[in-house]
Amino acid sequence: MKVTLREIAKEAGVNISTASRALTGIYGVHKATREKVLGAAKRLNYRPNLMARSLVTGKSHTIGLLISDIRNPYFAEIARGAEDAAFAASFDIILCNSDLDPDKQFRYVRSLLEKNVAGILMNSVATLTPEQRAELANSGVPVVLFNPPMGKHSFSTVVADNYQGGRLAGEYLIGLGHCRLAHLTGRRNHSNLVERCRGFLDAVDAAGGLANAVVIHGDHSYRGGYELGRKLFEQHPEVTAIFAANDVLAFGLVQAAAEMGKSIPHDISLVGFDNLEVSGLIHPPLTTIHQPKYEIGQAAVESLLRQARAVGPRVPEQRVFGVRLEERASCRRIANVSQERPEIKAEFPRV
Amino acid sequence: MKVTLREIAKEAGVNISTASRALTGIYGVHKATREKVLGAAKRLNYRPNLMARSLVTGKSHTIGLLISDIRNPYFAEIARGAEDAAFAASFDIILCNSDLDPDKQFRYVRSLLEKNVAGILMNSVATLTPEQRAELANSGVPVVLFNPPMGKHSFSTVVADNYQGGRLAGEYLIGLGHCRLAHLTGRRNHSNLVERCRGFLDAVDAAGGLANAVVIHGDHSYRGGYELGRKLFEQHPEVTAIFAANDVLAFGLVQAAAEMGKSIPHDISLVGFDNLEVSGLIHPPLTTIHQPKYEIGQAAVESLLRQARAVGPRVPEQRVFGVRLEERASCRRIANVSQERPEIKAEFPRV
DNA sequence: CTGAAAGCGCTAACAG
DNA sequence: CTGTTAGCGCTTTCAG
Repeated sequence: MKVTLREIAKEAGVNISTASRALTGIYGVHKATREKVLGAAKRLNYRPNLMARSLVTGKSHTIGLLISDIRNPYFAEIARGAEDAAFAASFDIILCNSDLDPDKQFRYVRSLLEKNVAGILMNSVATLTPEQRAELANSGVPVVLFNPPMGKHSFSTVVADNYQGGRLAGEYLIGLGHCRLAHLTGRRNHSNLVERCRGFLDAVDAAGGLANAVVIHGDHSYRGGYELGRKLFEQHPEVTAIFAANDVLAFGLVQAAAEMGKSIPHDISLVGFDNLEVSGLIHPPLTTIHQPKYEIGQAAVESLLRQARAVGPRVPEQRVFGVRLEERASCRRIANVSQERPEIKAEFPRV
Repeated sequence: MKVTLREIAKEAGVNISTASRALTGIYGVHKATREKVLGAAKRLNYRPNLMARSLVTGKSHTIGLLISDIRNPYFAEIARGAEDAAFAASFDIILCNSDLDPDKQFRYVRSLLEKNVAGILMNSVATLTPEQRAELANSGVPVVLFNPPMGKHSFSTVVADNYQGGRLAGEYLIGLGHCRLAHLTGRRNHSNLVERCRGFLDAVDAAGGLANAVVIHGDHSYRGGYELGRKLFEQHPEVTAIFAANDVLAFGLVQAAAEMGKSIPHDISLVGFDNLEVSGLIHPPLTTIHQPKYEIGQAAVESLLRQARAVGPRVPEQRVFGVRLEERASCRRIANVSQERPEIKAEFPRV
């Protein structure tokens, strides 16, 4: 059933090493010989065994992609970008869904390392213990993160400008005349979200006493958005504008708002983050911070391959992609009745 | 940097084969010896080389997942189900996006075969040439399709009851009083879609002269739905009800309808297929045929593994999952003005 | 340009 | 229960 190189060599009447050279296209084999080998290979329907090749060369031509959940369109976009870049370089992608579960995540890391992957693309390294992180760092394979760990580290990162995105969202909402803001976000160890929060809060601070904001932490998922929404509407009825840490969370929030009779954008203005394809399709079309997800995935494997191919000590790369506010219909300008407030500046920065 | 089994054996003061047995947990090694080996392994931070192991055992513990595009939430769900089942069995998944491009698809198949995967999960085999199909069938690895090829074949398939879904959609729309129906669908070689169409048309036929339907083929994507929608509204203004072959196509249609001033459900009733998570979030919430995507992915790898483990000749499995109509707000009952028509039967089948 | 030979790191008989 | 010995299928020096 499976034909080996040795058989090809025999069939072609040459030595196995010659057959190898002919097939792998290495310089140093006579034209006629090569054709004989190629012919034999075709005739016998030869298919090289990549495991054997990898064993000797030490390169697997495989990349690990370890994310929370591929069902989140955000990750699906990243995965596609990564896969396309990998395909272009003849690398395969092993897909791993961790749900950010510490055990699962580390089990995957080990397994990928044992499979000798060329490198690992990871959502985040925050749930790993310091020892595990060290083990990963010392494993010798390049790691690219979509979520930079706080503090110093030796991993590469490819991210959107989260701080700027948060800031944009805050400034936009305040520019629309909102004073009572809320930010609904995920866990505190999620650095991308932390940055978004920081940017948002800086925007609020920059408005002086004119605006203030409450931030509530929960799960940055559809379900989490729903729960955070219900909580918010109950505990903070005064809020008129919300910045959701990501779009799926915003979707959940939309659901909660509908159930509690809050109209978006009439009662509540809402800004999301990610700009998923469906974000323009929901009701109302969601105003959100756009980040280039596909490009991030792509850039991540490019960075990974660059490092994998590099000789000498590995030098981590940091790359940041710009963001922009995609204005749709989930926000409205409000008259400012509750407080004194200067004119809303028309030239308010939007990009 | 990398420590091998041989070194562990030396460190533990035993033979390499004993070390191997101790580590792989095979029966036949003294407790004390095993602990010595385990200790040495831990101390030296040993990580087995799975490529080497695979080379000798012939099993890679890897499954290929070859789909159109992971960005389609339908496939993301399937992928997640597949990945979870694979993880439970300690298998990894290699993700491949083909865009249904014949070349890409076959390149992937070859590459997966060369990587010695335990089996391949494929969206469809329709774009392969008969020779390629034969090659795949003879490769010796089990293949599970999410899209059964027409005619006889030796592949396993795991699918939803597409015919029944189409039928349900048709009956529902007709039961609501619609007479001028349309079905917007994808390419003719996509068997799932063909079945949906057949079911739908059978429902229309079953209504006798009371209803008729036009079917338009295009691309079964968001963009395709948009284009099909514009075409339909122009060429067939009489249509009051549409069955879209899948939800993302329906989303595109919603977009087209909005642009052309058609209100859903007021002017147009719309039924989709898939029941994506976002389908309930768009405006209006989409009535659609639900199919268990996650379970399909899961069942596919289970079937795959069953076959991979089986001894003797491979026997393909066929599995069909039930569907149901998820009623939301994209359809409305209409008064039947244009034709004579009996009372709508209240007991009309909905499941 | 081609052949011979030595492994990559591991498992699997087969003895002992 | 443990050691010896062959390889899995391929690449890669090193001679010739």
